[in-house]
Amino acid sequence: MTATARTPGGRGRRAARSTGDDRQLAILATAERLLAQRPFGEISVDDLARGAGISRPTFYFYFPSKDAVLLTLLDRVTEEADAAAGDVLVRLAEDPRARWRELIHRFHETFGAHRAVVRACAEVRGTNAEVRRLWAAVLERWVQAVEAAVVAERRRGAAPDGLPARDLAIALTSMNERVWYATFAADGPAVAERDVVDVLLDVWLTSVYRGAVPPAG
Amino acid sequence: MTATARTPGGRGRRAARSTGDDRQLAILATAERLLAQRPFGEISVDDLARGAGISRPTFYFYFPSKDAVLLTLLDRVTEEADAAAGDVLVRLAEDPRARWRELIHRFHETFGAHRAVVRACAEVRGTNAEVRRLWAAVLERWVQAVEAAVVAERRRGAAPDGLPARDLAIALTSMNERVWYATFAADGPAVAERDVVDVLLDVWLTSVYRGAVPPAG
DNA sequence: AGTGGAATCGACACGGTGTCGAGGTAGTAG
DNA sequence: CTACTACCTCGACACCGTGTCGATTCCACT
Repeated sequence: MTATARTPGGRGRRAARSTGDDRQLAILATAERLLAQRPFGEISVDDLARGAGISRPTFYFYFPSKDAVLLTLLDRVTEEADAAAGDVLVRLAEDPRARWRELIHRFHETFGAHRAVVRACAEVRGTNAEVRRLWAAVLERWVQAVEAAVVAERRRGAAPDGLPARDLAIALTSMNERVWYATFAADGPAVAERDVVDVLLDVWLTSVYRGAVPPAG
Repeated sequence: MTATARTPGGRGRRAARSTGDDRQLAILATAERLLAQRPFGEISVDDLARGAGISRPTFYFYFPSKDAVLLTLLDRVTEEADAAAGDVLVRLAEDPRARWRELIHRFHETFGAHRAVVRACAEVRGTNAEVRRLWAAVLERWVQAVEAAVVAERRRGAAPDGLPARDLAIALTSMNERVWYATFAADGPAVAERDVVDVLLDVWLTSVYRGAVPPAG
């Protein structure tokens, strides 16, 4: 198991040792570079291949399709986001306002740093079931974490009862997703990038604590 | 000007009088029918043409592209939604809670009735600039209406100050869009269709009135 | 009967995807 | 220093969907 199964979900094809890895990486790098310049749909397999210094058929030795490249990129970003979120939510009681803000802020940073990838994923989510599934899984994880945090805040008496915690978590998570997308992709009415964290935070706090100031534990 | 310029944005090509209109309508009907069965990307111009009883080249006599058909469909839906929303927001002071609910409820009904079209638009919004533009314009109109309503509620002392009204309007509108999409298209974590109006309403009310009960004027 | 524009479609060119099979190339074992 | 093997590479091909062109038919109104 020295150099096998390098890619997360087995998205790539390599299971071997040496120079081929460079090419795999080169394809990924080319993809992220081109994605910063033009939409995913306007990038062909040929562009990716040439960018990595190989021919189009050779591309298929490394990835089964153009979409698979994007999927690998998405894997990376979501992993990074999960890591960035860390355990903020279990330390909520320390200082609720600061912790919620930290959570939102960290996601903001991560997605902002990879906006090209996020944008591309939104672009193909409609077309590609694989991307849709992966993205849905990420959201589901986040929703569950938020739901648990809301339940905990209610249990310790910091937040009053109200909507079912899961529904609230879904609504707030969905809001963030859409608002970030509008901001990063400049698609539709958008909040200024500078303000977006605080705007989101305000809606989160008012709807979780219902006007009450969240008390520290 | 008896039968000229029938389509809203000049999406279709017809500018003539008789039988061709049937075909135009047939194409639209075929599109909406097929959209209920499979995603937009899996419907070819040929499918649309055959469904309307014409050949593929003839399709191009009526519409410049597949996307133009969808755009026409979207035009219809947004017109319907605007009509359904009507003047609820200017009558907010009568009974704020009931009026906000009415607004959300009516959009819910309209989009729910045309979920296939909404879904398809989300699918191509990433690819098609025209759809993106039209959808953004619709959102912008809604955002402005909500912003004005929030300002009015604050001015009459019903709602306390807080976030800039426009930012709040954007956040709430975005939330609705994404939550509805998840519910209607079963894409990602979703609120049950039965509950969604009340869940959204709750977040709207708490973040606009900040815990206070909205008083009637 | 004849003219003009509406409506129709066969045939074509194009561009992108994915596959196949025929190579090269580099280590390793005899 | 061969020859085997698994990795790696690409030219050529088949396929599919889009959009266009030019020829043709149909019909209403001279």
